[in-house]
Amino acid sequence: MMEEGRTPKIVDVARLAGVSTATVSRTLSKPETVAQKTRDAVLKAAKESGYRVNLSARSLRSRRTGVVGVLVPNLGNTFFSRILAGIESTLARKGLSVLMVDTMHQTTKPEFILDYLNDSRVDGILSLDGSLSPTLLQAGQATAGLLPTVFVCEWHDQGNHPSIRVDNLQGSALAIDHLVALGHTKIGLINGPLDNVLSKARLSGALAAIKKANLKIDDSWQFESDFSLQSGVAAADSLLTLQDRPTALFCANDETAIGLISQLHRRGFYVPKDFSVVGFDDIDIARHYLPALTTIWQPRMELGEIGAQMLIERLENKASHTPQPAKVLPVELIIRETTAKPA
Amino acid sequence: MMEEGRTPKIVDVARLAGVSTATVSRTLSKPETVAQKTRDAVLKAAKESGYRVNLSARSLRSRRTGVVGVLVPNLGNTFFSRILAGIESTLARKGLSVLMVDTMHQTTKPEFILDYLNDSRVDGILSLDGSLSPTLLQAGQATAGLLPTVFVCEWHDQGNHPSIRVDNLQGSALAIDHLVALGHTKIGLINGPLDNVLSKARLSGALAAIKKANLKIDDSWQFESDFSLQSGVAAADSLLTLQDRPTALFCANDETAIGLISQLHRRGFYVPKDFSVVGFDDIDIARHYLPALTTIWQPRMELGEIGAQMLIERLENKASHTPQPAKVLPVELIIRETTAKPA
DNA sequence: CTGAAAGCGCTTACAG
DNA sequence: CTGAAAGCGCTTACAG
Repeated sequence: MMEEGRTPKIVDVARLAGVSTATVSRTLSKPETVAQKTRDAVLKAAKESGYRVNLSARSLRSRRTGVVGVLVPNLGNTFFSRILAGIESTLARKGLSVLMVDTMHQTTKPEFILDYLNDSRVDGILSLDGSLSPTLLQAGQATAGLLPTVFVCEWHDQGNHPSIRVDNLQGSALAIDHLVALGHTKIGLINGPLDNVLSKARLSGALAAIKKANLKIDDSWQFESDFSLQSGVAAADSLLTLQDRPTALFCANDETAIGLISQLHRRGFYVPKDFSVVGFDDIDIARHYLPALTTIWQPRMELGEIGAQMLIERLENKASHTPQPAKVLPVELIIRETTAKPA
Repeated sequence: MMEEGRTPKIVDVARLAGVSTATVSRTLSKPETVAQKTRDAVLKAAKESGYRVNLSARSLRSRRTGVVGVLVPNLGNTFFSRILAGIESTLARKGLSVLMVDTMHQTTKPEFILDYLNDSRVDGILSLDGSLSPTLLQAGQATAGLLPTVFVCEWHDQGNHPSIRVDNLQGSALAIDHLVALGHTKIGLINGPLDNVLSKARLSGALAAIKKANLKIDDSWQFESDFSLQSGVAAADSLLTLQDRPTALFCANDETAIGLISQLHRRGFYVPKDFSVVGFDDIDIARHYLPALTTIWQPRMELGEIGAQMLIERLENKASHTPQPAKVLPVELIIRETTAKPA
């Protein structure tokens, strides 16, 4: 047995098992390179002594942390949680763990996040935040190398980082086509922040679909939001200011849509009677809202799983720099109760 | 300048600044122990060379990781996000960072989580999951020491871990008293999982308040949930099965309440006309739900901040084992639209 | 206030 | 299949 209060280290296990520290190390990391008998003895000794590897020592020596940084714009948005589940389970299967960084919090500054990750904390990055790419690239040139990065959901136009995302243009088209099919001719948009790639893609998809339907969209029918409930509320107030109002609204995401519907209701306007509303994401609560939200569903679990898989491949083939193409997954329109024919 | 592709290390900075590695190290960790002039030279050299500390090396040598493990039962529940913000900002001020562990995912097994954290990954733990305490304690005895742990929101009855939480009994009392004041005499409960400390506290608080009001609660008026939207839906179906129904329901949390209301509505029963409903937590969407949810508000940011502060104190005073008492914060009843007089 | 030197606990070519 | 030995990049008493 160990003395009281002393954490066993690899040399203690080695002594107990009657082998060298090298053999203990191999048994733990590459068991297949060790004879069955030796392996059993080592594992027994490790268990008996309550040995736990010191990851700092391992990382220092092996130059690998076994950790992937996951950059999330807003942990408060439930949209991300299933993506994270997909990421986590896929990485766990390879013995990798997740360092979650909320890019909103974490002292907020991109440089801070970058410095933080560059302190040899992670082997690679999964970013759900497209705005961080330029900074990452810059750092990659300033220091020795660039952390392998894969974008999930969001992406960045510059640079050639691999990414997995959804067909946002298709999503917008499905939403607009649905409203058009219902007979709406005056369709407004609650856009996301205009510096966000998702917002831009969804906006241009929507404008294209509106044009294709031979409809016009008045400039005053477009409102800016920041994906939050509160900005949906603000959009409702702006909307009601108008004399000539659209009869249907396509929103940047579900939270905006819910804020919008809620405020319209408080101001005496009802959905879908007075306005039809379509969201985007299909967050868990969408189907439980009253009225239940018509929205665009994304394969969230899959986005996370595939993103993680792409990063794993990059980490394992450091040599081959074959740029992985951007993968694009289809979305689905989920028709519920917030859309109807115009009054 | 460095050669291409080589990460600068402390010895490079030392050479560039014309000092020893010890001085560089001190400048970075304890600047006040270094002469102004030296400090400036070192910082300049560090900046010029693009030096980034290798945290594995630092941790290995200093036996501190600078990381706090935060155990969250369910990242998908928005209730946690503001608590996490409070935790993160408080820890960041002390140069500590957060390793977030979703105790639902992360291969789910408590032993796995424990082993994971014990691999010298963290200096201490903030647990929002009360169920993990026994396991942590056990491990503390098996290995050299116990990771300093503070419980936030949830806690564990055994053991004497410091904790910061809300007065759940008071919350229940406020909810029940409100329903009683409205004239309800038949009050039902959608309880959380009965092995959860929060559920137990809220349940016993509710039962006490019902008793104090000289009311009876029929056994059939109690339903079990798991804090999820879906379990609220199931509770609604069970409720409607009854001949003799309560006229008001107090729910374990807001998600359950929303699931309940949504399903009642689909079955043709309206809130608050047919049933009054009170939630718990005041998640962001509560005020935007239709009808807006009457619920119990918790000081979430504060819970996170104080919890982090308590852990910081434990980490800084390793010697003094003065057990910090459990701190309890008050809650507030937020009356919105889901409660009314019985029909 | 600063430097020389030891050592944190591992992994990994290398040799056998 | 296994072991001896070097070394990853830091920090920290210790001495001056």
